[in-house]
Amino acid sequence: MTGKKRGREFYSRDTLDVAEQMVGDLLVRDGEENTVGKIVETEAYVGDEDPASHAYQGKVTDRNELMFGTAGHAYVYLIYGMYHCFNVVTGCEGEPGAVLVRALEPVEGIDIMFERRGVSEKRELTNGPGKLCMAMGIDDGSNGLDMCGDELYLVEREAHGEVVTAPRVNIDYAGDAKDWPWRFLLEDNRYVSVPP
DNA sequence: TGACCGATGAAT
DNA sequence: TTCATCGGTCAT
Repeated sequence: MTGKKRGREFYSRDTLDVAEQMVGDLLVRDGEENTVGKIVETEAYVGDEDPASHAYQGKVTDRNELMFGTAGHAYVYLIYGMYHCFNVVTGCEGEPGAVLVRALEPVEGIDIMFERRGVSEKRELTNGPGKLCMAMGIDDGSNGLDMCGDELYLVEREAHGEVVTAPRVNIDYAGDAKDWPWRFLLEDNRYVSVPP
């Protein structure tokens, strides 16, 4: 894989900045079955004042404690009892935060992704948070992985299209926060989950 | 112990 | 477009 791997210092910054700059990066899963996708959509979950965040009001639980830990680790949680969502822990030390990866553009290991997803459309492989976890083989076993390691990491991309912002998806329960433009997408990319 | 959460895929 | 599916999470 060419390009520069994102290090701890990249993640240990303001969550909104990290979320925006992650768009266009490559998400790499190395191992027996290598898969790579370009990140085309992220959402920021910022600190203890974001009603949509698991870390809202600073409450620490068994599930969300990773968000309070060292930046640069994977945070994977189960949703609906059947799908997974993949996040990266971000933020300065002492500030909980995470960036949810909502959609990828398949780059490598596409045959493996088709096997795991059982669909025929390439666009259907990774255009949603649960879908991309299936395609990349991300599940509970990936929770807590250090993204500064060799198993799962981001690679910076030099050139890509315009990044645009939009309100986050499916957080109607979060009051005013549902309108905050904390979602970042590659403009006009066909692999985003829900076009803005 | 039980209310709650919201992605996906199939059906309409 | 609607609708069924499910179990972990968390405050009780």
